[in-house]
Amino acid sequence: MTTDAKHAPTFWMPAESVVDAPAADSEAPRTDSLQDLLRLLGSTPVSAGDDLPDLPDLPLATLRVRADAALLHEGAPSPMLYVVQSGSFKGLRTLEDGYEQVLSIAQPGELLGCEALHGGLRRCSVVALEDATVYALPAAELRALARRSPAFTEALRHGLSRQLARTAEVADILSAVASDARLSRFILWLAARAPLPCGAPSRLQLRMSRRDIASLLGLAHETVSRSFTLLSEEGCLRVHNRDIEILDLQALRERARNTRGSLAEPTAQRNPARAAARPAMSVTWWGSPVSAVAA
Amino acid sequence: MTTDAKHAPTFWMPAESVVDAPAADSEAPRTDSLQDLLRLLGSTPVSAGDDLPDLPDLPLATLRVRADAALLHEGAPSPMLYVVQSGSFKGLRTLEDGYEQVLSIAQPGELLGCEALHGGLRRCSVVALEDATVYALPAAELRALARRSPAFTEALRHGLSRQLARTAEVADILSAVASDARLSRFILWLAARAPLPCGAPSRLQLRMSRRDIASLLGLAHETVSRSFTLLSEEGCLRVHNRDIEILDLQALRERARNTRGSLAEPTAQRNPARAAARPAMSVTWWGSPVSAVAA
DNA sequence: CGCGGCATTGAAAGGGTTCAATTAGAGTGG
DNA sequence: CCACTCTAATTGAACCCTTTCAATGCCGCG
Repeated sequence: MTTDAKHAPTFWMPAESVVDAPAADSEAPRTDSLQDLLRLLGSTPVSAGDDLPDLPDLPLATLRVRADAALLHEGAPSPMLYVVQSGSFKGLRTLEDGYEQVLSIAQPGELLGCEALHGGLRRCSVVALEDATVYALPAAELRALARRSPAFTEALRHGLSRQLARTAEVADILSAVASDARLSRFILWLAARAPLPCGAPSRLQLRMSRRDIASLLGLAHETVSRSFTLLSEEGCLRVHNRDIEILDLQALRERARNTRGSLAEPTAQRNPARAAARPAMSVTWWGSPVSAVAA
Repeated sequence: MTTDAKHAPTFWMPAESVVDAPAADSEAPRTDSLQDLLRLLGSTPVSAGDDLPDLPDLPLATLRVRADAALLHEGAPSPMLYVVQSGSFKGLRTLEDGYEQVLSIAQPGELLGCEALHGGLRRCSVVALEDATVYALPAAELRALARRSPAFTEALRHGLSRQLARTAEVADILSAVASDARLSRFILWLAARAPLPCGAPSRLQLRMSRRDIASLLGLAHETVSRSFTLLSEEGCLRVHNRDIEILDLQALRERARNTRGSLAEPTAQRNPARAAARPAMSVTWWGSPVSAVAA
């Protein structure tokens, strides 16, 4: 996917001089950028050879964000929607006592700052975990784009929907009880959406500190460390600081499956009598069939 | 908002005979249903008197779901998008060992089954916590509607964006460490989006069991019970089974604020040198300004 | 009246947190 | 180039909270 995995050598320059930089480290010159954005947003590859005739020629900005730099600030108004092109981010909230609560991790293809779409304030700050690039879409232009291009509207809807699913996955991870189960789920989750499907599978580079992981998983960072060593001793992974290698995927999945076990039995119907008495659902139709207009 | 808070007296009938039922318990006859849907989706009230001239007269289905009935099934394909009109739902996943992992709570205005928008399978089952009604939007018709009505497209975008924000809030709740802090956040969260802004404020009717709450919060149900009694003894709440009364909002907020405290100090810049050396961000523009087409 | 689910409460055990000390790595400056 | 420093990461030990197991009221329903 993103071929700039090793973009370390490239230099970061002031805005004016970067304009032609992407050509150097990517096979996607400027004309592809909008297509690329749509590809990131929608899983449907816009049918390959499609030229997207309805796509207007609106300006499309790419933003480069340095590691540890903040892209969004909690509580600020939100004029922009961002789509991660490369790199990764963490979403966090800084509490009164100064504790940094990490709430999410964003990777290529994910949407940042969706509050822009309904005019809310940013719910959390977003900080780059490594040098990264994002597409920046001003809310106003976005509306204009959507009005002119059905393909874009569709892609945006796809993107939002997928982002919703991804966001819900965090709850999945946190629902594990044991610390090693949480960590296992987190690793599997990262591995599943890591931007290197080919190359060295089962290899993973964490971009965040133990503290960040701990915060996201709701654990003490010492516990995360201990869980890592536990998973190492079990032969599930090999861990060298932030470099992870998955040795036994099955075992790791097994650990992740660890649940608050067998508390709830099949749980028979609560109100079988009422259930039998009336149907579970019923439908009412509005609209076209009934053309009568009420007073 | 939803004026059918006390819809208990109304009888539930088979589909055919329900067609005219809504007129009985609501001031919104059929012509308002689409407006009502838009109001639920977007926070913008579609500028009050606006007649939405671009809204086509497509069929719009209202579904009535009985308490404990499943609206969606985990793993099933997803042809429909639902918008909660009244009542509430829980989203859950049934694990191999039979444990019911509750992952979300949906209340009026929330979207259910957004997987329909990107063709994914349902990630969790959705069960009504009480008698409820939803708008049902087939994915195909939804696309058609969007293509014909900018207002609808806009509203849908709003709805999705807000749903995204709401989903992220679950992580907020779970990020609390102490059990009573989690419960406090949950109560506050429910109270904030309870469908009775007027009437008896600070009053709250839980529609779910302790077990469900415990599952969502990642606690044992006994712990939830204990936390409830703790909050009672502290004078924060009065608890009678599933009827909650908030006595001391301030104290409750205080409890909710309880965090894994003061571990992280201000955390000075990590690489002040590098930070100074190059700008945090830089922008590249694509599109209209540059009309040259690359080879 | 007894059964089943829900909710509460008690007591013991386990796992995670906390405090504290140590090691390792990266960047700095002599 | 190496010592110095700061931070990240690991490990150890004691405490505490949550879990778990168990028993008891409570209510609706057969």
